[in-house]
This record gives sequence, structure tokens and C-alpha cells, in this order.
Amino acid sequence: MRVNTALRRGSAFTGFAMMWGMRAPNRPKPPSRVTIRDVAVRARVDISTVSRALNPDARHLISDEVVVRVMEASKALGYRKNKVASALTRGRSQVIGVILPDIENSVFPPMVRGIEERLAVSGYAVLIANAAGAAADRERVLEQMFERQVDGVVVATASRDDQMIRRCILENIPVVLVNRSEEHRHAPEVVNDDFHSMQLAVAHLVGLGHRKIAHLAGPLHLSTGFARWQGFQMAAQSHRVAAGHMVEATEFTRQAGLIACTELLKRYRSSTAIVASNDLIALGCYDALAAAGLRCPHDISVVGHNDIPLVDMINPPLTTLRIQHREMGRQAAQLLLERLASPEAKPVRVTLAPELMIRSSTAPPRSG
Amino acid sequence: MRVNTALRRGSAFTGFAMMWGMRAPNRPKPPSRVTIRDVAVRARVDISTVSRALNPDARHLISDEVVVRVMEASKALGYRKNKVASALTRGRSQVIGVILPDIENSVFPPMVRGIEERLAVSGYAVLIANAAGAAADRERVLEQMFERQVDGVVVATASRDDQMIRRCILENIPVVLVNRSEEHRHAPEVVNDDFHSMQLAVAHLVGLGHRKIAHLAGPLHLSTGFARWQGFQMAAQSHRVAAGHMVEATEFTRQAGLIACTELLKRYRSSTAIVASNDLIALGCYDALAAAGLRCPHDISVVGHNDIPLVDMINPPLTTLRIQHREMGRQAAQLLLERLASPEAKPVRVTLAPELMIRSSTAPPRSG
DNA sequence: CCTACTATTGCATACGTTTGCATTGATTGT
DNA sequence: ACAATCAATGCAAACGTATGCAATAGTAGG
Repeated sequence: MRVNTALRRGSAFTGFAMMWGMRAPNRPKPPSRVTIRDVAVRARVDISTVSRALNPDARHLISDEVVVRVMEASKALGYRKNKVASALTRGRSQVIGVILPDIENSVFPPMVRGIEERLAVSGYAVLIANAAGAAADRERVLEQMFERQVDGVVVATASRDDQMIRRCILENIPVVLVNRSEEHRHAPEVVNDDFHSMQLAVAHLVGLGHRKIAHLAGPLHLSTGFARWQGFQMAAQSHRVAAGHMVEATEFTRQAGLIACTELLKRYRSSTAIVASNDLIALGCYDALAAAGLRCPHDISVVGHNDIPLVDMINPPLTTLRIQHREMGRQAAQLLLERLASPEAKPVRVTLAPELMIRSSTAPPRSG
Repeated sequence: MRVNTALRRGSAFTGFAMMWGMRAPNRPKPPSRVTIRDVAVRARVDISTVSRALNPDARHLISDEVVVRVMEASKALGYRKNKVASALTRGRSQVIGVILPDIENSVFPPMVRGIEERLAVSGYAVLIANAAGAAADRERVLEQMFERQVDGVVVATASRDDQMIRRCILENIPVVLVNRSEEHRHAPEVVNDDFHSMQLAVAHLVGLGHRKIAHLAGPLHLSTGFARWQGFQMAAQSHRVAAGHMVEATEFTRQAGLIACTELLKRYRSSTAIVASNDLIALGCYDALAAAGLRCPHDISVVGHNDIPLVDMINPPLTTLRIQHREMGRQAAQLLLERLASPEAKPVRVTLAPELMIRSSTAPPRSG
């Protein structure tokens, strides 16, 4: 029921707006920022002395007396360091880029939070970019980041064989992968232990008595989709359960889940449980089951993956694997910082353990 | 059921990692980036000519022949502009800062997306920061942004009377508010039309037959909480329904909603419907109702606000007001760009229309 | 053919900071 | 008391780009 999409636009009280307004017609920054030089004259020292006095790492070179004089002058004038000038001379911007497929996908915000959290304490800022589109699109985004002289990049968009990673390596700029991994292991990465995830999911279902378990895979060209499928196969085999019942969804979306699940129901109609590659796909299952007149968990059990917000409140509450999104971000940032410190070190892989959240979308199979 | 939170860490194949590794022990950037100067010598022109030839706005000063020569040289050498150097000379970084309360709150990712989307096409990059904490914390974040010489700031954290906004005005750096607004109207802002929201919500409930409607407000020191309360009062009055039944939740969270709703049920026990200030608070209502042995919508109807993901799938599907998060972000970016172009213009307020999503958490009141 | 343009290019400085090296006193060892 | 050392500071050259101004050459007008 769309009520009104129009948009109103009215002017508002100006007030302050005129404060600087009545000067030269085109002065960009009227209170032309105070520089290190201004501080220098006020403290009666050379600018180099100011620079050192203000830099914790070089402060020891300056006498205490002068340091306080500089500090006072700095405070009095309201001096603020210009980090882009600093970046230019030092060759390090203290900025790192974060490349996401789509920040609206709820797995990423917690990661971004974790990344930012860890980087902030080390004085780094975060440049963010969504690279939803094609490969060329992502190249462009990466190029933008390079132009901005980022000191490093966190990539959450990696495909199993990723061009961006190669670029970063070639350009010699530190990169770490998060969430998704890359086959060649050229870069450090922090990922969920998807094998463990599938082990937990299958064990849980087998424990409930299921013997015909199918897998609704995510795109297999993405490491997450691929690893979970592999993990499912291994887990199924170790539990002596058919491992081949799989349909691949084209995307990690509810819509793709619906389509794939419909196909799955047709192809493997004896299945009593479905392990979906992520929660959105699992929700697509709900839709497909409803459309087929099947009830969850009564007719078919469903397990999701990721434990995104609110899946505990839907009907039925989804059994799923919680993964440590925020911690993943933190670790990724940590790895990147380590890499910045010692670029020659071997790329490391950090694996985070998932946690099975048992809710109501799984139950023993119908006895019939 | 926590299974395992341990973290495994193994080394991985190094491969490429050694490619640049066997050189001088501490060379930061071995393939020392190609600069405008390198391009100049190859094209046999001055660096100033290269600069102009590569800058679309100055290109007309250079002969076509030389332009192509420069382009070729640039391409051949793999030249890439150093935007931090550029930022230093031009005094504009082409970066804008976005300050959020918490990116994990699902209303913000779409906004960020909209902001980034619009800014990207104009060549701006987005520096992001979460400023969840206290006022001092947010000041620090803002300071960081200033040090990084952002050309403008988008603030999503504004309180009704905000210190950050004043700082921005004083420092003469363009700022626009998004989602939340500020009383003094010193800055342009783009917000949802919360009055309209409440009008729609109340009209809907009254149409269903409700006469005792209560409001579960968000924090009143935030513009959203405040405006929705005001809007509720006006809407209630215009429908000749008691306007004073209100309890304020301390936060926009499910937990705060639970607490506030419990209080509300005690204080206004005859209410047949609740309009919550946002969806999370509405979910808190669900909890409180369940705890009180009441069913929604049978005993009490609930209306949310924001239409965050998955509230259409919970039980019962939540009637709520959809707001145009992404568009809000776009408009905010647009306003900021306009402000950058003409800083003297009067601050404008853009209001976006909400849309009532009628689902199953609202129904006619029990006849009893 | 000379002058006044215009179009194209180069020269040199600036942006604000960092940092290697030189300089200045002061202090220590012999 | 003199050399050697050391601590504290200043000097000046970067970093890579943008841009005002000067210089050059070519062109048109008279």
C-alpha cells in the first residue's frame, strides 16, 4: 500500500550560516587552518622541533621544557595535525580500505565494526566501498583505493580465484581476506570453520534420526559456498549418510533459495532434512516448503548458517550456525596490522569456530 | 549451546610472498611508484604539462597531440595519480566522513549504501566511523575526521541539540544530518516524515476500531524518538483519541522495548493497541506481551517503525512503517555535494515519505 | 614587415609535514 | 685543559601534485 513517495523540500532558518558568509566571495577556508609553522613561531622554535615535540616517537629528542612550550602553543592556537601532509611525507596514509560485496547483507556490518574497532585503536581510519558488481567494477574500486594510497586492504568479496588479490600482491600492498577465502593462499585470511559447521549441522540432524539429508549449496565459485558443500559431503560420509544430494543456489538470497529448494524438493523428494548454505537460502526454503504444502519442521527440518538478526524470531525459529562476524573483523584487522609490521611473514589463516544454535526448525523426522 | 570458541591458527603456503622479499631488508615500496615526473620524461614534456593533460578540467590548455603523448606514456608506465598529494595542494581531499551510532543497527547499512553510491559517482570516497559512545567519544571521532581533512561530514548520530554540529559549523566544514535532525536547523538534513508516519499508524488503528492507543516512545533526546512522540500526539488528537498514553524506552532496543512495554501494560491496561517508536521496540513488545500472557494481535495490536529486514517473517508479521533508508542516504550525499558547491546557501530540510506496511500484528480490537 | 594577440608549454613555488644532517653548547674522560 | 661524546635544536630537502606567471612561437591585423 504505497501512500506517498513524494518528497518535500523547504528552506530552513539560516542562522550561523552567515557567520563566515560575508567575506570575500570565494574564500574556501576563511579561518585558514593553523599549521605547524604558526605553532613554531609562537613557541619560538623551528618547525622541525614542533614536529618532533608533537610526535610521541620523536619527543625524546626534545628537552622537556621545550616540549611543554610547544604543547602550550599548540593548544593555544588550536593546532591540529594535517594527516594528509603527514601521509605524503611519510609515505603512509594510515588509512585502510575495506571492500564489501554489499553492506546491506547483514553479515557484513558486524565485520566492519570489528575491523574498525581494532584499527581505530592503532590510529587507522577505514575507507569503505561496496563492490557489488562485476569483476571490472571491483577492479575500479580497488584502483580508487590505491589512488588514495591506502596502507592496506581488507577484502570481503573474494572469489575462490580472485583477481583483486593478485593485484594487491603485485602492487605490494598488504591485503587480508575476511569471511571468504582464496584458493592460492597468497594472503592471510580469517574465515569461519565451515567444515566444522557442517559437521555440527549433520551430527545434529543425524542425532535427531535423519538419514536423508540434502544440501542447498550457495554459489560454488565462492569459498563459503564451496567449503560448506565440501564440508557437508565429508560430514555426511562420516555419518554414513548419502552425501550427494545437493542443489546449488545461484546467489546467497532468499529468492535463489526458493528456486533452488523447489528444484531440490523435486529431485530428492525423500529428503527429511535440508542443510542450507546460509540463512537467506534457508528462508527461501521456508517459502518453497510453504508453496509445496510442506511444514517445517514437521515434514522437513531446515538448518541455516550465519544466525543473522531475527532468525530466532521467525516462524519457526531457525536452527542455524552462529559465526563470529565481529571477531572475524577484529582478527582480520589484527592480521593486517601484523602484515604492515612485517610484510615478509608467511600468510596465515585464522579459523573461527561456529556455534550451533538449536531452535525449532529441526525435529525428528516424521515416523511415516 | 556453545560448542567451541577456540581459534586455530596455522601457517600457509607463502608463494608470492617472497617475490619482493629478497631485496634490501627494509624497503617499504620496492617498485617505487611511478610519478608524474616519470610520465613527464617519457612524454618529453614538463610535469606541469602532464598534470594538465591528465586533468580533464585543464586539458583544454594542452594541444591534442601532446595530450595523447602524455596519455600513452601514462598508460605505458602504469601511472596512477596520488590523490593524497593532490589533496594537499588542492586543499580538498575528496573524502567525506560518515559518522554512525552503530553500523550493526540495520537502519544504517542502507543509508551508508545510498551515501556511498551517490558520492562515488562524484569521485568522493567515504571514511566511516562508529561513534556509539559518549559525547566525548564522538568529539574524538570528529577530530580524527578533521585531521584527515575530510571535505564534509554526514552525521547520523545527531542528538536534538548536538555539539558535533556546532563544531562543524565553527570549523566551517560542510555537514549534513541524516535520519536524525537537530533543533537549531544549522545544517541541511534529510529525515523521514515522522509526523506522517504517526498519522498513518494511528489512522490505520482507528480505522480498525481502536480507541485506546498507547505510544511506546524511543529516547526523547533523539529527534526520531521526539518527533514520533509529537507526531503520535497530534495524530491521536486529530482522531479524537487519548494522546497522553506514553512510556519512554531508554534505548531503541528490544530489551528496552520489553521493559518499557511491561511498564506500559501496567500503567495503561485498557489499551488495545501500541504504536512503537521503532521495530526493535516493537519486538520488545512481543516479548512483554508473551510474558504477560497476551496475544498479538488478538489482545493487543502492535505497530512498528522502520521495516527492518525479516520483520515480515516473524510471528506475527509486523505492521510497520517503511522508511526510505537508501534514498535518505542518497539525498544526504546530494545535499552535501550541493553544500560543497555553494556553502553559503540556506540549510535545507528534505523530508521523505514513509509507507505503511500492513501485516498481521494489527487487527480490530477484541469486542469484549 | 611590425605589433598585438592567442595558444601552448615550461619554470618555480606552494601545500604541511617529516627527517637526515649539520650545528651548537655542554659534559665527560684522561 | 683538550679532545671526544652527547643532547638539543636548527637547516634544508624531500614527498607528488597543482597552478600563477613567464616565455615562446605562431598568427592575424594593419
